[in-house]
Amino acid sequence: MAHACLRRCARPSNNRGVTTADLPRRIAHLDMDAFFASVELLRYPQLQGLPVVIGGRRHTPEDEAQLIAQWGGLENIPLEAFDRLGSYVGRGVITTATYPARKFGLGSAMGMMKAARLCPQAILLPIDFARYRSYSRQFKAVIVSIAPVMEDRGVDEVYIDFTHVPGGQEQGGRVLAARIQQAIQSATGLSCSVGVAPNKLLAKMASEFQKPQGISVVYAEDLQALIWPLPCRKINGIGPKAGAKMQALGIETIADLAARSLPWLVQHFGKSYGAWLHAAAHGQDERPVVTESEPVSMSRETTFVHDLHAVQHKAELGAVFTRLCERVAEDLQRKGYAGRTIGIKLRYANFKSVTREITVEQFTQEAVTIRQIAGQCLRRVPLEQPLRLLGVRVGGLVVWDAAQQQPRSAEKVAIKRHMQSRDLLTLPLF
DNA sequence: TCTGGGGTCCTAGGACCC
DNA sequence: TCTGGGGTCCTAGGACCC
Repeated sequence: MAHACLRRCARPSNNRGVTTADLPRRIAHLDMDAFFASVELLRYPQLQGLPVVIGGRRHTPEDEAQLIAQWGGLENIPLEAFDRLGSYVGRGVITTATYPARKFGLGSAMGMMKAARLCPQAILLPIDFARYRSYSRQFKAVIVSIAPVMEDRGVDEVYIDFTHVPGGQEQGGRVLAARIQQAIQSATGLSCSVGVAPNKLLAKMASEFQKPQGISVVYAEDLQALIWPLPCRKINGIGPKAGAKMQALGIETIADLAARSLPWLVQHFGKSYGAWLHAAAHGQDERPVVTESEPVSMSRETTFVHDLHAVQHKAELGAVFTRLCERVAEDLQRKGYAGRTIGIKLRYANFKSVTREITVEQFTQEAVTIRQIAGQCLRRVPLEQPLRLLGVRVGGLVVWDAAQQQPRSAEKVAIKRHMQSRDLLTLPLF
């Protein structure tokens, strides 16, 4: 049954037969609840129910070994022994806050110094990306084993196409959502929230309706009652700038946005963004759930503990720069990519950023080459002001065959064709 | 309230070609 | 010599997301 259904779906969309392929589209958005902090709570059960934030510098394995030796296990560390947000000095932002911490107004991306003023007693834990990535792989494996069409949206979020999954239509997707939620809970001990709707746009909003551990189901008919009253900023794709502009134009809610005509929106927000806003406000979104994609660029960047000056701190800056190039090269090699657009980013003490990039003929994944071209970029940028951040980026990526020193077949063909057409065209010049 | 690190996509102008 | 329209690539900046 399911097989027959999939085959019918594979037909071109203009072939509209009366088949099971006409099932209503049900798309889920699943969002882990306070992901990083929740992973840490599995290790420190004594922090359950307390305000906890993740941020600051990483523990070294030696630090952790010492803690375990001192207390006979992480779970035995007494509350008095934990770092408190109020005693934190330095820069940076909070990555995640537990729900008790959110009651104090703390949240992701908030500056640590501000958070420390709001809730000095909050416990501060260092970040451990490797651990979160491992949990991320686990919960995604659970999802794929139940519903195979999943789109990765980062470490703690996915979209899932429920449409053709057995049971995916029951109660609009609520039954399947609950099953996935429970499977993740029993496999990892972590909770998540799910929204199910006719498309990604609405599913994303729905997953936020009841956090934590919520399931929210939205149908097309619910648009006016459930979506329109929300502030525009709840739409994924309307950020701080567009939100402020809307406010200045007297648009507060999604209903306000939906009340504006398409030409009006295009006039104020441009052809592409205006048209998208119009569709979004009416709950329209045809984007498919994309299960695979290739990276476009890879980068590494770092914010210095103290601002650095190009002249006074030349040696230090040079060492950091080289290290960033090496790290990008490691990433490229480990993942099997090479690129030919090398760029740098730097941010001055006043937070203004500039970028420079150079596209070269040869693809590379070598630190020395990257360092050399990135160095040329750096020379084209003013360096009078002190710097707070330096970054290195490699773009224009292809899947790289390290043994053959060339892109793998599909890319190779495309590039060859391109080069040939160029050669032929330039031939008469010689 | 002084703002991390990793990404994607869009815009816009200029170069260069047909 | 001037005019034009379309297409692709490159570069810089910026908005946005997790």
